[in-house]
Amino acid sequence: MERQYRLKKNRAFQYVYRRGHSAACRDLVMLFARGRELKVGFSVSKKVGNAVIRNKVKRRLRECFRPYLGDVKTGLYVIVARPSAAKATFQSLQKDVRYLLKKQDALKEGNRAE
RNA sequence: CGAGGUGAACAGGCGAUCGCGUGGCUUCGGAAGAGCCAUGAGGAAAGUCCGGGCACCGCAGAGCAAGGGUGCCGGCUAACGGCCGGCGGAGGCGACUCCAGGGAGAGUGCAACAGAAAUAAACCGCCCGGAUCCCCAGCGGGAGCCAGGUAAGGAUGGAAAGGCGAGGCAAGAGCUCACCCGCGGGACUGGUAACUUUUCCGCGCUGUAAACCCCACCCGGUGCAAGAUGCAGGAGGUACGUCGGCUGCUCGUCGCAAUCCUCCGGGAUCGCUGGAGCCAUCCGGUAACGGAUGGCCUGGAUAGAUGAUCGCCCAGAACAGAACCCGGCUUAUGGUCACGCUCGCAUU
RNA sequence: GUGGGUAUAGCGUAGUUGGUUAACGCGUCAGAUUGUGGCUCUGAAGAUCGUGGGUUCGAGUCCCACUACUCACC
Repeated sequence: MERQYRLKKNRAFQYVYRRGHSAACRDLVMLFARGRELKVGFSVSKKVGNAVIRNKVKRRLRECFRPYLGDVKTGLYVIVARPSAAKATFQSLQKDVRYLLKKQDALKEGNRAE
């Protein structure tokens, strides 16, 4: 997942928290605010685990989101990991991401990745 | 075989597909993009407990105070509160391990409860003497009182004025003597030294300095969000003093203004990784370590790069992620190996 | 990155220069009162003083290391 698609500044995160719509499941929360460019940010707090665990969760989430980059409506996404995400497998995270994208109605019509 | 002790290296490997950071090359007028190649977390990267480098501030620089730290000896080191080797003490049957280990003979404080008494002592007891009273024919005996002597004995306590024996005494006492114990000093043996061997003299002194303190030595402050250079912007200030110049005081010194000063906050580039570096051999040293020669280049991100899936080996395996960089310490943690190390059991 | 603070009964807090039994309130339990409950009164239980070492005769207190939580600044 390339850097140009990444959400970086704290202000951008604050914007999404204020304006975005949220959808949640057991391990994840997804916020989405429509916009012109496509950027994705990940938020993993210290409650999830130590630095190694947090990095691993972020990597997995990035890998989960990568296949949908071309198939998703433009805007700012923030994915928040809950503490239970540390124990989740890659497959279950991937299922959760797809479920949340559908719930947000963010997938482009007729171009769904299966 | 079991239970230990010490030390050492390693930190899953290989292959396939997709994906990421950095550097180089090619494509291209250039950028973007694409392709290829190389490379890409640790022994603790952690905790932030110490020591430095580096940067800025103070800055010709200096002194004092305050505060903090260290504390057997010698060596190593850039330095250290670290390491190595000794000494002393403590623990363990032993291999071996652990120790903030200067000064209580400079002063102050504290030592609850118990106990007669807690750093110094006469409550009981023991003993001499005095007057009074009682018993007795008398010798004499007894009772409490007064004034002294005495630390041998007395339920305590962590600690009770060295221990034991003999002499001595009215009763006693290192009061005296022999032996032993401890402390201080001198000489001597060995050692660079801490210390130690032997001996002589003096003394018998409570413990606590991780209580205040004394002595010796060390420490200026702030930290890469340091700081430097560009870009764009906002707010405020007003003249020799009662100003300002990152800690207190004293000296010293500098500045005196709008093209300046102070403050605020946004973004970019640099700082940014080749270094007290790593590996091998030889030499010196008990060792820590040092020297010589040869070889190697080995992360540099900036919401933060190592992942996902599968196969084989295999017991699917712990603690855990660089953020300026090094040297230590401490803590967390997986299995492996070595020992001409120890103890126990069994067999020969 | 740097520098502080806190940890004591189920909960919230005391604990003064080390000294015997760690105090208080709420809560809990038992009893009394009441026809029953509450209020009230009486009594009781409940603490590895965050963990592990050390100094000391003696540690909640002093020293060291660690753990968790929390605050401040840039």
